[in-house]
Amino acid sequence: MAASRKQSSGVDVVRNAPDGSQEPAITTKRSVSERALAHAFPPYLEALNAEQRAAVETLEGPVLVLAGAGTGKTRILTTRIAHLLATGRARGSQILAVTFTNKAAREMKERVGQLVGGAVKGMPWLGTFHSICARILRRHAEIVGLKSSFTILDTDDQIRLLKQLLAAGDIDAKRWPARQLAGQIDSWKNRGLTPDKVPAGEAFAFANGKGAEIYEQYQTRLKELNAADFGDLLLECLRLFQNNADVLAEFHQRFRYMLVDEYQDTNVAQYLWLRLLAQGNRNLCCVGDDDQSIYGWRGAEVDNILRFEEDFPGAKVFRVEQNYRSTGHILAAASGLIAQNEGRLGKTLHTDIGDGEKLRVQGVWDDEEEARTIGDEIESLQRANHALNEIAILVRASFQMRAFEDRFVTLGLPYRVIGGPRFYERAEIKDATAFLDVMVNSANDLKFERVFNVPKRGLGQASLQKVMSHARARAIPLYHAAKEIVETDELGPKPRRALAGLIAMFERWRSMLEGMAHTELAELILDESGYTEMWQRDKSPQAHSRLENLKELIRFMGEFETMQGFLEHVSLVMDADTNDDVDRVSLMTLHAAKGLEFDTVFLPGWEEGLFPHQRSLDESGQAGLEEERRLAYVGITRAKRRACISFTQNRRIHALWQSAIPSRFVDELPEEHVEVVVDSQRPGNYFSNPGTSRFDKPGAGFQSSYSTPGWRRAQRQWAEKPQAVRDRGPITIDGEFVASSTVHDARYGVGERVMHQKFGVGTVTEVDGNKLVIDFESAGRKRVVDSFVTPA
DNA sequence: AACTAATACTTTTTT
DNA sequence: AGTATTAGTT
Repeated sequence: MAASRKQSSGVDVVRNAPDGSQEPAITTKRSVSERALAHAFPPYLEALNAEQRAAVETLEGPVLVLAGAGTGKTRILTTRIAHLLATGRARGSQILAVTFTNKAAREMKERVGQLVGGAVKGMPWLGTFHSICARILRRHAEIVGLKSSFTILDTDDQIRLLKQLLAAGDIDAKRWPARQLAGQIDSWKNRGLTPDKVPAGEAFAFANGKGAEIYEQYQTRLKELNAADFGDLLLECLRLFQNNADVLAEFHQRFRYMLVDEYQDTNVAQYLWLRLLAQGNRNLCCVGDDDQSIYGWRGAEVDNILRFEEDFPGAKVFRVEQNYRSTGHILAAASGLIAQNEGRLGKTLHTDIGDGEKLRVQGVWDDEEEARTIGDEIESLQRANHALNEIAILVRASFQMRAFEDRFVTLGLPYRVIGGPRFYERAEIKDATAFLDVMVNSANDLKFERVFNVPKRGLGQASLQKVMSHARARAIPLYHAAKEIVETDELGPKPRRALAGLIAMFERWRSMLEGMAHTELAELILDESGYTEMWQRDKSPQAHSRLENLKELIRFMGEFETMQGFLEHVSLVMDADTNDDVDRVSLMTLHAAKGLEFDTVFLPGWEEGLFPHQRSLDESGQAGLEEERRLAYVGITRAKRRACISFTQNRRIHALWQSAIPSRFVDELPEEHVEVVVDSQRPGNYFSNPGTSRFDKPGAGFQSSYSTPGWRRAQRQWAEKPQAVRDRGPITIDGEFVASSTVHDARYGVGERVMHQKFGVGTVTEVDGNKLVIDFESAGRKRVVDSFVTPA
C-alpha cells in the first residue's frame, strides 16, 4: 500500500476538517473504493503553486477565487473537485459544478477524470446552468405547471410563437418585430423578472405597453405547449426554489459543495439561483476574473463578482496572480491597459517566463493591406516552422473576417473559422430534427409548424390557419387537429391530399420507430419526406454542403442509443465536436477567443468606432467603454509569446469609405512594452499613397461577397472534405494547401470549367502548380488554390 | 400558393 | 454592398 502518500493527504484533510460531523469516515473507515482512490491519486496538490493551493484547500464557506488570465483557473476548479472526492468529503453526486458552456463542462469532466484516475463516472451535477436547471425542473415540473416531458424551445420556435401572439394582439409586426420582443423577454428573464415584475417603464417601451402583456400570454402559451425556452429553464427553476421551501431544502441537502466557473459572467437570475442554493451549507466557491467580463450585453453582471464579499459575509477571497501563459511584455502591456478601468477589484499578474518580444503595433492603409500584411507575416512564421494551430487572428466584429478569408484563400493558407453559426443552428439540421421531433412527440406544435410545408407541398398560410383554429377550438395539438381536419371537407382537395399525405407519412414512421435502427429510420424519413431530394434539386452552391451536413447529422445520431436520447441532447447541447487536428490558422471574434491561447495572436482593426465599438459606447457609455477595454485585455492575454496589433487608416463601413482614427486603446498601451512597426519596404505608405489603393484595381469594391455566416462554414467543409476524408482519412489536404512547398501534378487544365464554393462557376485561364487563375462568371478573375475548386 | 420586387438592417453569442 | 425578410403581384 502506498501508505506514505495516503498519510500525507490524510494530514491535509485533518487540518482542514470542519466541525467533524460531516466527515466521519475519513481516516478510520474508508470504503474500498475510497481507499482505492486514495491509493491511486497523484500528488495533485503538489502540482499547484501556493496561491492556487490555498484556493483549493479552503473548502468550507464562501470562497471567491480571482484568477487572472492564464493563471490556471480550470486547474483550480478541477483540483478542488478532486480534493473533495479524494478526501471523502463528498461523493460525486453531492457536488454541484456549473459552467456556462458545454465545452467548459466537458473539459472539466475530463480533467477531473484525469486527476482522480478516471474513477469518477458519476458527477451528475457537473454541467451548464441550463442543463442542470433542466434536470431539476424535469424532476419537479408539475409544481411550475409543466409536465416532466416538457420540450425546450430554440430561438426559432420562440420567435414563431411570438409572431403569432403579436398578430393575435393586433400589433404591427413591422413596427414591433418579434425578434426584438424575444430579445426583450430574454433580458427580462436574465434579470429574473416574471411578467408581473417587469418595470413599468420597460413594459411601456414595446408597443406602448403591450410588451408585458404579450410576455404574459407567451408564458401561458408555453405552459399550454408544455414547453420552456432557455430563459425559462433558469427562471422557472428559480421560482421553484423561491416558492417551495421543501424542494429547496432537498437540494440544500444534496449539494454539499458548489463550484461556479466564470462567475463574472453570471446574470441576475443565475446569481439569485446560486444565492438560494448557497443558503444551505454556504460551501460556494466561485472562480472568475472581473477583468474578463465581456458579456454585459447579454445580461452578465460584473457587479456579481465585485459584490461577492458583501453578498456572502465571511467570504474568503483569493487572488491568483502567477501567470503561466504569456511573456513579460505581453502581460505588462495588457495589465497597463486594463489598469485604466475603474470598476475592478484589481490584480497584478506576474510571469516567470521572461520578457519576450514587445507587442507590435502597426498602422496600415486599409483592410486589404491589413490582411495582406498579416498573411505575409503568417507565411514567414510558417517558414520558420511556427505551427499554424498556434496562430490566431482575433477580430472585434465578424465582418472583419472577410478580408482575411479572401486573402487566405488566395494564398492557399489553411484556416478555420471558430464561432459563427453552429451546426445545430443550420436550417437543414433544424428541419431534419423537426421531422424527428414531431414523429417522436406529435404534440410538438412548433416543430410541426416548421415542417408543415417543407419541402413545399402546396400547404400555405391559409391551410395552416384552418388547422390552427381547429386546434385552438378543440384545444388539441396541431398535429391531431390536422389529422382530424383531413377527414373533413374543410380544406380544398389539393391541400387536403397534401396534408393527408404528410400525416400518413408521420403515422407510418412512428409505427416503425420500434422495429428499426434509429439512424436508418432517420435516413428513411429524410428520403420519404422528400427533404433530401429538395436539396439535391437545389442548384445553389451551398446545397452540397447542406447534404453533407445531413449525413453528418445521421452519423452523429449513431453515437446515441435511441432517437429520443439524441433529440434530448440536441435541444440543449448546441455544439458538435469538430475535432480537427489539421494545422490551420484560427480566425474568430474576440468573444469566441476567451479561454483559448496561442503562441502568436494578431489583433487587427483597433480603430475608434470599431474597437471600442461605437454602439457599445452609445448604449452603455463608460461601462461600455470599460467592457470594450476588457475585451482588448482578453485579446492581448490570449498570446503566449507574440501579439501584433494593427489599425487601418481607411475602413469601409457599410458601403462607404471612412477615414479611421486609431483606437484610444492603442495609446493606452504602456510605451515601454510596445514596438511600433514602420514598414521599411514601403516607407510611409499608409500616410501617403492612395494611388495604389484598391480603387484602381479591376473589380475592386465588388470583391464577391459572401460574408454571410453560411458560406464560411460551407467553405470550410468544402476544403475539409473534397474527397472522402470522413473517417480520419490521411491529411493529404494539408499538402495541397501548402502550395509553395509542394510539387504535384496539376489537377486542372486551361479552359476547364470549374465550380468554386464562394465565387461560383468559372473557366480556368492559367495554371501554376496548384494555384489557378480563373475567370468567374459573376466574381471576375481570381487566383485560387485548386483544392477549393471542383470540376463544373 | 408561389414568384418577384421593394425594404430594412448590419457587434459581440450561449443555452 | 449585400442579404434577409416582407409585401405585392400573378
